[in-house]
Amino acid sequence: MSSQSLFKALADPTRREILRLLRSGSMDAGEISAEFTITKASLSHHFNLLKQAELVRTERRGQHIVYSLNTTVLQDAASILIDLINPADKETTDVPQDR
Amino acid sequence: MSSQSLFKALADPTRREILRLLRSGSMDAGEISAEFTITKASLSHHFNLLKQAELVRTERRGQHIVYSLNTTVLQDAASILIDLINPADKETTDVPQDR
DNA sequence: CTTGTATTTAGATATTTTTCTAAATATCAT
DNA sequence: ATGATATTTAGAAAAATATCTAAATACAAG
Repeated sequence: MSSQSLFKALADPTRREILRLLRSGSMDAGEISAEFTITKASLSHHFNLLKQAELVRTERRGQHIVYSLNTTVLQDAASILIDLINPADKETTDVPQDR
Repeated sequence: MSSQSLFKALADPTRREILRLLRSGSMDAGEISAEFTITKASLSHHFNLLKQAELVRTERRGQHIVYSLNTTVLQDAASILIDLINPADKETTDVPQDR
């Protein structure tokens, strides 16, 4: 939601690795934790920040909680960065035309 | 350079605002500081992190130090995010063709 | 070479973040 | 209901970050 929670969430290497793991499909908390050496409690904290930023969605499946990527928000983050590249004083929002 | 210093640099709202200011052109440290309420010393710390991440370039001009955007690195950051969206198991690196 | 202006560096403090262990909650299987 | 598994929450300690004031450096102009 806020770009602050979004960029905060992206700032930690563990969280970026979690996102990378989720590229190839949903994983539950246990499967994700198998890829790290930190405790499940610490990972749960990272999950919370990723959820706050809406970078991941969760779904309970029995005793497991399944995490999946929210690619829309990743796209939003990329757009914010691209917007930083363009000069602030552009006159129109038109699509540029070849001449 | 490292994606760690890059995302760390982008995580702070003051630093993102500095980048936003630089969209419309180079500014020296004093001009930038006029846009904030924090001290110049604190801003200098932020400049250091932006430089480490190579998000900005500097050039001394007399007693002034001029900061400008390095859009290449912003583009790199956007690319890293876009890459997180694509499935990890894609078979080729070919440009997709319309059929 | 001294004075003034711009900026950075050093060192200290306050806040935030990451991580841990222990305990709590939720679900499943018996 | 009881016991086992999966995950989260609470609370504390350690590490990292942002900010400040004061001092240092770099340059420009007399």
